[in-house]
Amino acid sequence: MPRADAARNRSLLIDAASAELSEHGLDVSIARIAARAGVAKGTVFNHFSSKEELVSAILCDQLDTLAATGESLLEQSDPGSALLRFMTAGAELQANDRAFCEAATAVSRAHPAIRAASDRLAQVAEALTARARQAGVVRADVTGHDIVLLLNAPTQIAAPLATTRSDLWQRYLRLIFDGLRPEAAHELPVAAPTSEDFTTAATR
Amino acid sequence: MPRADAARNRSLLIDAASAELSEHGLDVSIARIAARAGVAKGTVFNHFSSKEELVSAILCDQLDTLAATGESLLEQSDPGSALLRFMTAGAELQANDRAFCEAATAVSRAHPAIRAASDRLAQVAEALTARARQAGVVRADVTGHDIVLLLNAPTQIAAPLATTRSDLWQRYLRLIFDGLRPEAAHELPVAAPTSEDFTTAATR
DNA sequence: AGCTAAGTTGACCAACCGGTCATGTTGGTG
DNA sequence: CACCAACATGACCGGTTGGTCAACTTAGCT
Repeated sequence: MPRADAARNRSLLIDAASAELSEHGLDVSIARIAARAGVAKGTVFNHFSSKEELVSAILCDQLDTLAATGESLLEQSDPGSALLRFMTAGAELQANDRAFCEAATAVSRAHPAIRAASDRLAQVAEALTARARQAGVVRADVTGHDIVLLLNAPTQIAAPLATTRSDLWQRYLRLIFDGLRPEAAHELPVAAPTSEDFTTAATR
Repeated sequence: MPRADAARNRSLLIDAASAELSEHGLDVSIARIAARAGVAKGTVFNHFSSKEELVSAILCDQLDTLAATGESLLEQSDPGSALLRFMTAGAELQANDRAFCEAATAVSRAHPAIRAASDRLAQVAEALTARARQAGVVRADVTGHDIVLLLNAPTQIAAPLATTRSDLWQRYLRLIFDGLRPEAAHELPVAAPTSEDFTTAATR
């Protein structure tokens, strides 16, 4: 059981790191985060053994939240709109969070907690996709792994204009979603990624 | 007229920087580049007044090459396949070049030479899109600016698995291209970006 | 109240960065 | 061959980073 002030400082740190990361991206300095939390730099390393550990903790939280959102969407009656809402939630998360945006590409999937959260996310994405596929609103050759990879896309596409057109990502989300529909489907030249692809990419 | 060894060193530097940037991304150190070129660090700043200048020079080159590719594709008879080839060329460039990939999002469009190259790229993209739109192979509400923004997408989407599945970007390029077709088109919630959006985003 | 372990602190460290500059070297010209 | 300007060089600078640690403070139990 931690001491009272330690618990409070830890919570302050997580809040500060979360805010600072989302505003300034993955390479904010530890000093900045500590200052925002109102503690000394040493305290940060007292709670998290390294910067990576701190970043992972916050990233993990957000992945879990997204997975939970997806799970609740599984109970919705319309499979197509459920999938669209899931993808919207994923894109929105990144639209408001620079670090999450960069992390999607860069951060090590090697960290075990992140691996776990990613797996949970992959499962719910597959479930949502399967329902939509069965309902005929999504083409047959698209899998849950595709959806996970596509979560980043709208924000990344709109990123160069994010400062002036903050809602532009919605346009590209819908454009991509239209590409998922069966009506315009043409054969894809490369097979969908497998679970093994993800795990071997992680261990490298 | 430069001295003989100066010209040779400059060329060595450009080669080294190009290779190092494409392998390790935008934040390779100048020291690394200099070492690869076999010259001292000071020599780098003798040829380029700052790191930004060096990176811009190389980026500019690649943007120009891509624009030239697009212009030659304007002479092709099939507008749809011309557009697809253009987007393939853009995605391929990034699949082999980490710096170009990051630059698409991050680098200052403030640099005048890059602005010029971007404008040229925007023009050819608009021309290719207009032809494809008119031929009915691309939906009416998609513009050349959309295409420019979408050039990054396939590689970014496939980035997490790039080490194990180096050709995966092709899958997402085709998926996005299917979203551009009229058959599956649903109304888009946000208007396409304008030229002003790009210029105001650049000056900020 | 008093004691101890848990926690906080900020000075400190080594490594690295982009960039500068006095010094030495060398290509090209007459 | 001699000479000078163009160029190469690497030690050096100020700044920043993630991370450490001995000294101090304090929460919480008896």
